Amino acid sequence: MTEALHDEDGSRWAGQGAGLPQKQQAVDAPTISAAALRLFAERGYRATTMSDIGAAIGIRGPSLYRHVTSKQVLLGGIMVDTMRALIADQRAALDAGGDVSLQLRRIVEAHVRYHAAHREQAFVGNREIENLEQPYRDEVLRLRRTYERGLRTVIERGCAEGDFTVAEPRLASYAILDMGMGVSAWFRPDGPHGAEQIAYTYADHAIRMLTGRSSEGATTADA
Amino acid sequence: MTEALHDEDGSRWAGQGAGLPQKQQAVDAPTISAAALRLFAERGYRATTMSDIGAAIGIRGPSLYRHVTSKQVLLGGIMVDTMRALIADQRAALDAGGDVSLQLRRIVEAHVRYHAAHREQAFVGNREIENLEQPYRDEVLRLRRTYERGLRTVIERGCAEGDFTVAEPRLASYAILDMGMGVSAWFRPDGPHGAEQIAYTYADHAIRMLTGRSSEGATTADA
DNA sequence: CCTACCGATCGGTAGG
DNA sequence: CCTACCGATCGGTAGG
Repeated sequence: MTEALHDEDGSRWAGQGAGLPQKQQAVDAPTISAAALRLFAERGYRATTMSDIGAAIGIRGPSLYRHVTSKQVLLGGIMVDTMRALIADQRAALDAGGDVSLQLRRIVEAHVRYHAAHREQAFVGNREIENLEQPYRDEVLRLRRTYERGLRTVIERGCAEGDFTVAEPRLASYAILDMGMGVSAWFRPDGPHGAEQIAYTYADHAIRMLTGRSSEGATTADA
Repeated sequence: MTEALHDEDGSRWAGQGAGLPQKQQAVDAPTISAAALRLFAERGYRATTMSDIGAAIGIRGPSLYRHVTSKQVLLGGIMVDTMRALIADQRAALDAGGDVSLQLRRIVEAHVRYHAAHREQAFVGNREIENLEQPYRDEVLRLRRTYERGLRTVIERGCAEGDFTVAEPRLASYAILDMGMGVSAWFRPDGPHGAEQIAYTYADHAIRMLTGRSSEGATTADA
């Protein structure tokens, strides 16, 4: 316990002190990132200290720097990984084939499923953009544009083929993406609705939004 | 310039120093709150310092305490005012009468219009909840529940009267509120779409979502 | 409304 | 992986 040990890069340190680790788990970069994600989601990036992250895995704040470069790199990794996962899921939905209506359903289901099943990633990814520094920030914004374009392209194709009837595909894509992103803010694993049910229902919402008869009710626009 | 003056509560101070005010505007609580709102929206609550807010209106950070109690009270006031304005707009939409479909359209238009026309308020209101302390936090959460219930009640009435056909009114209300809230994140006054156009289009989206024939396309749910 | 300053916090480094 | 600590930041107060 107090004997000198070799750490990963061969230097020596004097021991582990008397503090009891909170949880006996492997301390590596993915473990740290997972703890950081949970804390960033719960209390926000700026309100989370390196000491908090360390405590969550049973070590002191400074010891984290053995495994990770900085707090900012932790955030950047989380956000870039999140966008890559979303894009991969979207691509898989597109590659599954089917007509444009089925493709749209699969894209929306994948989108909503991710925001429910990985609500912390999605929530942090949506809220902490202004705390993200370069080069992560531009990279994440670029990936977000790619992701939006994927959905919009399907909507536009559906309009061209006569299946969809929206005047502004971009506004429709924003509406669909935003309603799905909202799921990450209120979804609870132990809540009354399961992720699959929500994904299915939201895909219904999207299909209806894109296929309804145009200007349905009376108009207003007075106030 | 260097002569002693009386300030608002009768005490004396020695002068204004040599700093040039950035803008010659009245310094009062509403002016400070407006500057704080702009900065909170741009860089976030925690990233905004009292010195930043002061500089935006040409005074030093400590001088703000002549007019406001604390940074937290600034945030609380902004967020409570925002929710009250949203609820007032929703109530006005309901009081305008009409059938359930028209009421729904008015509610959604008011919701989206606010999130475009007052995008900074709405954006801050949605992002800084975890930075809000008591009693503001509970008050804002209470107002949000009231607001959601207002929309959901109309959806439920529409279902009872046969105009709407959603299985889960709560999920539909979340979807509609979240897509409108998203507007506050991407709307730009000089962008290609005006606030009124977006409000009208989103009300169309909502009406379609609520009135489409049920389960339209093929189903998926494999992945 | 200002300057000076207190007290607390925090990311990251030194050195073992 | 630890303790000790640096340097910087920041909300708020003192006192004029």
